[in-house]
Amino acid sequence: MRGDLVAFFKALADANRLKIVGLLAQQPYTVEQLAAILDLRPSTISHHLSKLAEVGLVSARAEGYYNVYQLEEEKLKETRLLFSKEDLTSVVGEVDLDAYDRKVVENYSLPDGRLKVIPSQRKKLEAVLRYVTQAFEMDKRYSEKQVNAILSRYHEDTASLRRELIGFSLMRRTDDGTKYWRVKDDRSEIE
Amino acid sequence: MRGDLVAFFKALADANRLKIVGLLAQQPYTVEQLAAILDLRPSTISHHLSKLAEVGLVSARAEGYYNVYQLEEEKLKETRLLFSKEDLTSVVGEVDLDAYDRKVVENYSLPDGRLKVIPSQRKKLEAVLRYVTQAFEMDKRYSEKQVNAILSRYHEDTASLRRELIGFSLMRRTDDGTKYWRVKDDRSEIE
DNA sequence: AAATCATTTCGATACTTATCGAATTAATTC
DNA sequence: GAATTAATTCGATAAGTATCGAAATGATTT
Repeated sequence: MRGDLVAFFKALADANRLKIVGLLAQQPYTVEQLAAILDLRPSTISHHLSKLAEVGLVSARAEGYYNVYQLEEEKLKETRLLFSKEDLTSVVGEVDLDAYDRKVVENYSLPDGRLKVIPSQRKKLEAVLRYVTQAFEMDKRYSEKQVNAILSRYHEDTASLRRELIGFSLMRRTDDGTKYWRVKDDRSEIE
Repeated sequence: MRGDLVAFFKALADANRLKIVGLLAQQPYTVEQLAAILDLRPSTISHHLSKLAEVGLVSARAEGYYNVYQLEEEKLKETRLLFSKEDLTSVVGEVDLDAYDRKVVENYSLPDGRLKVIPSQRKKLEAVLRYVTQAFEMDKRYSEKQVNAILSRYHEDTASLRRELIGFSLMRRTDDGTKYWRVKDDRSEIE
């Protein structure tokens, strides 16, 4: 049901199909009647109705050799519940959330994996820092010397890297500045 | 606002645009970030975002030379209220509801306005009867003789016409069968 | 001022789709 | 059974649009 969301919107993304839905909201109609009302050929109406039927918005009951189409109000009710933030989140599907960071890091890295330079632009810097952070284990304490040792694998200016990591809240340190640890990444706002 | 309904659905009728909406439901993103995540060129993302912005689903705030796009939750809430039967009715707009009846009547009428024959098919008969009914005034009582006089302008078999009019509840009569009157039509629309 | 960067706009292309008419199918009427 | 009728399916065409790369725009940094 979530998979057909695109199809559902596609079905409603046409002026004539919307009109059909509007008409069927008032009373059932046959193909011919709709064709006359909307001034289109029956084959065209049939095409539209099949698209609407595919997503369950209308259904047909045979009556003689007429096909009487009617609106599926159930489906309408469902639809109304469809626009919560959570539901929207689920439409994203399998998508590479880290693609941007990876691209930036790639751009700023030398073949040996070291950084050419520490980015000055905020967005780029952030991406690189998120990458560097991964070199630290999650629930472990590091001395400043240990932190520098790890950071030096990426760039000689370990002091800047260390400062930025703290500044962007990717790492934290004790008030006396003797111990550092990695902060869990909730992948929250970039700002 | 009702006029852009089609545009609204068109905006959501694309897999990648839906994904963008889903992503923005979690956090704001720049064009480049979305491009990396969805593996599309920035120009394509820009195109999609402009379509979404046109219908008010997203908005951009300038930040440096970045354009940070965010979801407009207001619009989402509006949308949820959009699927009642009454609202759907309003999307129909100006449309010729009588077109079908007129077409049928035309088909069954002689040049002088009389009926060639009384249709045997139910749908056709109904259309013709609705047409004939218009010859009667709304809040007036007719004797059987008067009814026959009027019906004879359409077809010699006034008895059949009269019976069908009653059968389809387009006219009604007193129990003793002396007085007839026209029943108001629920889908009465006149141009 | 010059160079860099993210975004938008523009032109071209490939893919999708709304619409029609003709042919087909299925049901009804004579 | 033959003829009529409504609906669907099919093939063709025209209109629409998603996508890209190149050029233009606007903002920022050096």
